[in-house]
Amino acid sequence: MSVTVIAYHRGMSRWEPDARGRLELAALALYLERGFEQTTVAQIAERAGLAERTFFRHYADKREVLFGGSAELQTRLVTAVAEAPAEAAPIDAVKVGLDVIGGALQGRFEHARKRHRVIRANPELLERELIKLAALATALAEALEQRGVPQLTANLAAEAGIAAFKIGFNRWISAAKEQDLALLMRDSLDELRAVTAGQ
Amino acid sequence: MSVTVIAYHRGMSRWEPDARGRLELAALALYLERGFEQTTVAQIAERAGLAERTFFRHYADKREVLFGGSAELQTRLVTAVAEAPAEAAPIDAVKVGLDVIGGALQGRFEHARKRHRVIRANPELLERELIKLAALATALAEALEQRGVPQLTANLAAEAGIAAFKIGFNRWISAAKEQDLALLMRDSLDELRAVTAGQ
DNA sequence: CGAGGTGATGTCAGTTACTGCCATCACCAT
DNA sequence: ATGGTGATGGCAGTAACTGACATCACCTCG
Repeated sequence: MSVTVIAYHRGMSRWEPDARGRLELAALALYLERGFEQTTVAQIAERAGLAERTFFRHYADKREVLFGGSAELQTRLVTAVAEAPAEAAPIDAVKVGLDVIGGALQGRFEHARKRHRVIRANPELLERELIKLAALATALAEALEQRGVPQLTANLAAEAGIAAFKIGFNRWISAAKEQDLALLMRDSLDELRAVTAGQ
Repeated sequence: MSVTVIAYHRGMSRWEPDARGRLELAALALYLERGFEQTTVAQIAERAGLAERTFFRHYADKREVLFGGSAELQTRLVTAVAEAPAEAAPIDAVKVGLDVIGGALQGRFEHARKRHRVIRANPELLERELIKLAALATALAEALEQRGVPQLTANLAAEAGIAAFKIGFNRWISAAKEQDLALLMRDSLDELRAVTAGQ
C-alpha cells in the first residue's frame, strides 16, 4: 500500500496552496487507516506537509477537520428556506430546505460513506456530528421565524425537518448503491407525519 | 463566601461513602462558580476530598460527571415503553415513555436549572448532552421494535418523541416557576403532529 | 483472633491535545 | 529596495487522561 506523504521538495514551497484541503484529506485517510484515537495530530500534519501548530490554526480541534463543509451546508439550507414561496406552509419550506441539502450531498456518496464510517466508529466524532445537526436545527428554526412562523412552531418544524434529515440520510448511506437523498428525506418527513398521527 | 472543602480529619476515613455523589456536587458547584473550562479536575477532586485519579475511576472524563443520572433515565424510559398496553399505537407508547421521564425530573426543577445553565454555557457539555439524547432515542426505538413496531416506524416515532422531549423540556426550564413537565412534552408532541400535517 | 483476599483509593510517570508567544518566510504595494 | 501583511514554523507550557503499582479498610475463613 502506497502512502502519500507530502513534504518539501524542489518546486514545492512552504506556501503550497490549499492547506485545509490537504489536512482534510490526510485526516480522513489516517482516521480510516488507523482509527481516530490512534491518529495523532502530528501525523496528520506530517502527511499534509505542515506543522502540527498549523493544523490548529485551521481547525479548532482534532474532530473539526471532518466537518469543514458543515458551514456551507447550513448557509445553503437557510438561503433555500428564506427564498421559499411566501405562501408556503412551514413544513413545505422545510421540504425545500431538505431538497437543497439533498442536492448538496448527492453525488458525494463514496466520500460520505467513508466519512460516516469514521464518525460512527468514534463517540467523540458522533458528538461533534450531533452538535452540527443541532446547529442546523437552530438555523432552520431561525430561518422559519424570519418567514413569520411563530417560535414554537418554527422549533417544532425544524426538529421534524432534522429528524427527516437524519433518518433519510441513514437510509441513503446504508443502501448498496446511491439513491436519491432528497427523496428519501421527503419520504421520511411524510412518514413522520403518519407516525405522529397515530398511524 | 464559604467554600466547602472536604478533607481528611478525625473520624472521616479514606473510605467516606458516596464518592460519586461528592464528586457530582463539587463539580456542579465549581462549574457554576468559575465555569467549566476554568475548572480543573484536580480542583473538583480536592473539593470532594479525593485524588484526581479517583475522579477518572468514577467518570470517563470531565464532562461525564454532569450526566450521572442519564443511565437511570434511559432505563425508566425503556421499561415504561415495554410495559405500555400491547394494543397501544407506537406514538402512544412514546407518550407513556414521556410521562415517565417527566415524572423522573419533576420536582428537581432547581437542580435541573443549575445543570442546564452550566451545559448551555459550554459547547463541549452541549455535545455530551446531545449524545445522551441520541442514546435515549436509540433505546426508545429499540424498545418500540421489541413491541413489534417496524424499524423505520420505530426510528421515526423515537425521533418524534425525543423532539417533543427537547422542546417540552426547554419550555419547562425556561418558565419562571415549575410547571408540569410531562404535560409540556405531551403538548409538544401533539403540536408536532399539527406542524407536520401542514397546520 | 490472625491471614489472606478484595475492592476502592493514592501516587507517579507518561502521552497527547491544545494554547500563547515570537520568529520566519513568501508575497505584494509603494 | 522597503516595508507591510498573512500564513507558517518552533517551542514551551498547561491540563486532560491513562497505565502501573502501592496502600488501605473491610470482609471471610480458618
